[in-house]
Amino acid sequence: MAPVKTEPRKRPKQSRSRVLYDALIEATGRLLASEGVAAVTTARVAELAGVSIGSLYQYFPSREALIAAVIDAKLERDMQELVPILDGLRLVALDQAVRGLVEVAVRYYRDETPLYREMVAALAAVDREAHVRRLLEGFDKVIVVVLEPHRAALHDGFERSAWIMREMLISCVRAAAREHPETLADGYLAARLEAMCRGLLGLDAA
Amino acid sequence: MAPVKTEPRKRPKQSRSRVLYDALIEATGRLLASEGVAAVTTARVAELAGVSIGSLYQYFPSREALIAAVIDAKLERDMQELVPILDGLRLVALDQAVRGLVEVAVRYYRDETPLYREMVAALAAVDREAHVRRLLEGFDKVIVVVLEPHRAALHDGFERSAWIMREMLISCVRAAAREHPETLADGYLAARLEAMCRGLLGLDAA
Amino acid sequence: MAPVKTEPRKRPKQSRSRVLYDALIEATGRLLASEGVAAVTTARVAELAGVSIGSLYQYFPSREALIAAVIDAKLERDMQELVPILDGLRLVALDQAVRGLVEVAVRYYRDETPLYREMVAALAAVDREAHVRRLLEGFDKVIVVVLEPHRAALHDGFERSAWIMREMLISCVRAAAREHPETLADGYLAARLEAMCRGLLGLDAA
Amino acid sequence: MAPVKTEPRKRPKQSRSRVLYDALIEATGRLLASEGVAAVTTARVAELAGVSIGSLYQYFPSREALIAAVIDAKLERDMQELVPILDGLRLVALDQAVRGLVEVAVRYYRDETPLYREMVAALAAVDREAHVRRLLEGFDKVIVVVLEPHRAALHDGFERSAWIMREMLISCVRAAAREHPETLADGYLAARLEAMCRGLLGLDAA
DNA sequence: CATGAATGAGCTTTCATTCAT
DNA sequence: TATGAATGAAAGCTCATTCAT
Repeated sequence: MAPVKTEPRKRPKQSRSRVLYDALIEATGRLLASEGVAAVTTARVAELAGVSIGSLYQYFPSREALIAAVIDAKLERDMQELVPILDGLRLVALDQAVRGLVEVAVRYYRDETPLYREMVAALAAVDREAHVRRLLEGFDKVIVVVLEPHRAALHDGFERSAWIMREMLISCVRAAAREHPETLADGYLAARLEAMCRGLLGLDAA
Repeated sequence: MAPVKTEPRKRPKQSRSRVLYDALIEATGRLLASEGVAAVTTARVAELAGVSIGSLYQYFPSREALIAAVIDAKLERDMQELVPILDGLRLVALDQAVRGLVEVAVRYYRDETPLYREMVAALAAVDREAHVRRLLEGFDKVIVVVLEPHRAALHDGFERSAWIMREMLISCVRAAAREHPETLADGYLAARLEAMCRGLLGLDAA
Repeated sequence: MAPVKTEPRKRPKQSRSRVLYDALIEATGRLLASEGVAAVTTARVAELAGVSIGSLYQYFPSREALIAAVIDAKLERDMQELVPILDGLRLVALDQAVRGLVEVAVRYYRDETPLYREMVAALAAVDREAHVRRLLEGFDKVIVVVLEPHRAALHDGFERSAWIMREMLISCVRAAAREHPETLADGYLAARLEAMCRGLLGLDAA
Repeated sequence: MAPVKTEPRKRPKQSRSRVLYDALIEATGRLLASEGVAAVTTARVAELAGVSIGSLYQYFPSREALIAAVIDAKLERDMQELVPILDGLRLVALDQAVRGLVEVAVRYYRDETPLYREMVAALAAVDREAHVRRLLEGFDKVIVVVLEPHRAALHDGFERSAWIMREMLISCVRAAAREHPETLADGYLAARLEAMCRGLLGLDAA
């Protein structure tokens, strides 16, 4: 993987520029979600954003930077939304905490599947794997923090299972959105995920 | 994504043709696994296979068809390997059956990660989603078949959970290979996966 | 080569404008000498000069005009330096006059090679050949003027040889700077050039 | 100057390919001579050669390689023509040898000026300086070889002057072609060049 | 006047695909 | 049938130039 410049050229804070910048990110995200990484060409992005290619390159030094920016923006926004919700779960009982984690996963990933899938696909083309890994580990830490208060009730070293829980939740919700969307709405998926979490953590069936 | 012909032109069963055909598929697979979808150019495939581009196009109507064929071949081979193993699990006790399913997943996906990842990335470019879905449903059916004999011990409609189990197993093993490879070897992952399966199926902790 | 406007928009003689104008010319010259014609982009020139592109275009109607102005400025400055020196040579003996011309050439072109080379390269892109020709003819005239007092000792029509002398001196000094720089310092080149001049003028070996 | 691939991709020895290859080189040379380095764009070269860009890149890995190939081809051809002529000069008297060198220079460079000028300009863009330097040193050696038989009549270390002679001859003939073409035909230039050579070598006026 | 964001023509290069040999 | 030379659409990116602020 050749080293490609992925740092945005400027972080415009003012009016008109900001609009342009956002339009480019949004256009890229739209293309990414609807037609996949391959469809993200500089020309199409610029066109969809109603911007000239020249302007695109004023803000992003490369196609890769554009994609990277979309991913970063998305993940940042996600974290901002998720963190407070997850923080709230630290105060509740264990059963509720587990159910809460499952619910967040279901509610949250339900609609974002296409963009997320393409983002993951894009990660190979962009040099963002490390970055995303760090973010996933962020999720893991959140899980640990939520379960921490109940350490006594959990098997030793339950922290080692956090990544499994994260991966299981995310991938199952994605698969559900793809293959069995009805289970997202009717509670079936949530119930099964909860049961799996309990199993993972060594808790009795609810 | 424009509709692209993905059907091989011929399925040569004989002699020299068959050798060429196989060489092309193998070359494509190698490139896919080692350098990613983008590296799969018709020229490189042909060269690596020791075949002229002209000949390549005699067997595959497009680059897409080539990739599709690799995926198909891989999945077909997988099924041929897996089916007998899974069939054997129909004869054992429930606990053993669950453990067996987990072990198969761990053992099987452990080493295939790079090719699988690229195959998934390639799916976007190729119109193979439906096809793959069918194959995944094949996995699901196998799971059902393995658990069928123990229907009495399982909750009603346990069949509805098969896809969850399949998705969980595959994605967690992949994630392990990527992020925590040591857990593949030391049995930790297998133990946790088994616990999750039991949770999913509503069984007591082992 | 399309006809490009190369005339500066204004020749500001006053205050702040003059500073900007000069800064632009100097920046261009620096880039030209250090990184070659291709590196002379309007953006880099403006940046190096600490001026906005907009302002650059206030003074120069095109990139070409900028380069042309550098060449003109350089040649003009050269002439201003050289003329008095050469004028002084009118008063000395023939042998000394010839040696003086050689010394001027050696001393003068020794250090300017990179800028000169790039200027020559730039001439193709700019429509300055005629202009430069006029300047070279200026050199020729100076040579004639220096030798004039010794007309009696020189062959008839020695004026016809002036351009040859100028060309020989300049190109040999340039080549020396490029290929054999040590001969510039140790006097070897000067001695040989002098001998060639004497040969050219029909004088005996010194 | 970034390192650019300049090696031709294939050296086609057969019929059709060879035609293409030559057409590309010739087209490049034409553009180089008539409109300068900047005019040598892959698109124009391909068009002028009546070839698709794709084919161009089948033979040359980059624009630079194309230019490099032109330079190499030109110089190679020159050497093939010149070497036998210069070799013949080894057998004649000193006076004749000097005159012969001058005549070769005059005759030879008379018509090639535009291409040569652009080639020199192109050298900056292509990483061929070293290569050309070697060729120029080839000229120098030829001069030494021609004068060698008369070593007794020449000042010690006349070899050190070879590059001066070469540079002087080439540049003066070029300047003549540019500025005073009539002197190429009427013998005036040749006479002056000969006188300069004699001066350089420390010989009496002829 | 000064600024620099915006423009878009145009450049180099790649690669899937065709088709004459 | 097999070959691989030839094709050209399309991609990423630069940079001279304009013009609203």
